[in-house]
Amino acid sequence: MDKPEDLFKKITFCTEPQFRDELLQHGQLLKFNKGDVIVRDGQYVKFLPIVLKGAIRVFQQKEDREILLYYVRAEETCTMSLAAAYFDNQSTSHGVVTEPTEVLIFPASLIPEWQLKYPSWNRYVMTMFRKRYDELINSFEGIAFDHIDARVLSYLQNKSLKEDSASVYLSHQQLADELGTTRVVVSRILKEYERQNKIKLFRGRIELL
Amino acid sequence: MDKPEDLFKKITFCTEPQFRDELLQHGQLLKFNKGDVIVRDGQYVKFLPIVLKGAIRVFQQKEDREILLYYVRAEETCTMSLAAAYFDNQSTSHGVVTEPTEVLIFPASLIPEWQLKYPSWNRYVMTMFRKRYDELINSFEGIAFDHIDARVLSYLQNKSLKEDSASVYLSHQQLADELGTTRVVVSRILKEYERQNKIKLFRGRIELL
DNA sequence: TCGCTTGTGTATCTTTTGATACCGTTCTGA
DNA sequence: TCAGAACGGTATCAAAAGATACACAAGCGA
Repeated sequence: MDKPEDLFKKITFCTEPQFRDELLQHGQLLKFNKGDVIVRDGQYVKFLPIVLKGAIRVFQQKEDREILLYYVRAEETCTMSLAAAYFDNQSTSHGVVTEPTEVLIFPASLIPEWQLKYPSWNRYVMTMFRKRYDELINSFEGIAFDHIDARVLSYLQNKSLKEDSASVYLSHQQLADELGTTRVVVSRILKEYERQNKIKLFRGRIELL
Repeated sequence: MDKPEDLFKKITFCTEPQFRDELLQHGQLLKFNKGDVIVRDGQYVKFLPIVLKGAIRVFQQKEDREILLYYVRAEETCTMSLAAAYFDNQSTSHGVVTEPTEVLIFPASLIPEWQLKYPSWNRYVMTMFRKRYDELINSFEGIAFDHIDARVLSYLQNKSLKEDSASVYLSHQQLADELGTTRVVVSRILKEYERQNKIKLFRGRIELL
């Protein structure tokens, strides 16, 4: 791996010098393109990824429905993989890259060691577990208490905010998948919001006003 | 604390002798009754509980609704408290005892140390995080894909199975709270199941057939 | 350019669920 | 033993959301 100084601009959580050495020594840099599958349901997880750039969509699939668990973004790891790797279990979810993505992977066998050796790794793991759990509670709340129209709007606002763009590039179908509903419902709601002058609709793009 | 040999019949996960010593040294045994509040939203978590007997109901409260996160049962800990304690954050949930309960508590400040010292503690923490996350995914699935009638029935079947009893002692209101719906809806569904001869209803008790 | 795929708009119908109201029964404590 | 609380049954109404069907437009590859 070249340019370690660059790597540690992207992975800021590991502070111990020895930990950094180990990351450089055992880590391997991989690049993926949109649509690449990183983990599959049923697969054993022998390497744990930390995302440097891009995003991995992690979800479970039951029959024809899917549950979106989270996106793994820069400097984050996949807690499902982490847990599966730690216990040498098969993965119960899928991980699919949604945009050009760089990932640092390292052997799962190091996890238990690092837990004991590096406080910063420890803290990182706790942070990630906490974050994922909170995210899931949030989705849970949304689905339990909010009506879909509100969820559609706040999804769009969130995404627009994160991407720092007034336009969100998604088809109604993709939006429906994210929210666990159907295309027709989404189209209906979006049209209503357009009537209320809250958004403007284009093919494959939604502009927030 | 008296009778350490009894304690380690109940807490089997800690295997290192030194860890056991520390638990005995720093741990404190507390007893609670039904209705006692162990943690409250907004409170700092200075002690982490491990349940020896009984159950703690952990939930979040938003306006008039509540979200049931999980029950902490024998040999389990509360991951919400664990994370809050680790980061010295305020709790974002409530923990209420639902039956006579014994709890071993120890200072939150020990958690980061134990992470580094004891592999068995490490494993325990990972196990708990994993378990809670899976539980939440399950509830999520239920609420997202199953109709309430199915959720009512499977809740009853689960509970009956766990308690190894054909009868479940719950009022319709309690059942509604567990499932995040209203009493009327639960009554309606239960009556229908009774008509189908799947259950039999009594005051404060539901018998599975 | 033609035909196919993808994306979108919309109407109709049905089911599920929640809200509200009212009533009777059972239990419990003063 | 009496009043009030907790529990449970049920009817009526309305809202939310899914299912289905069809039409049309835009994009795309052969």
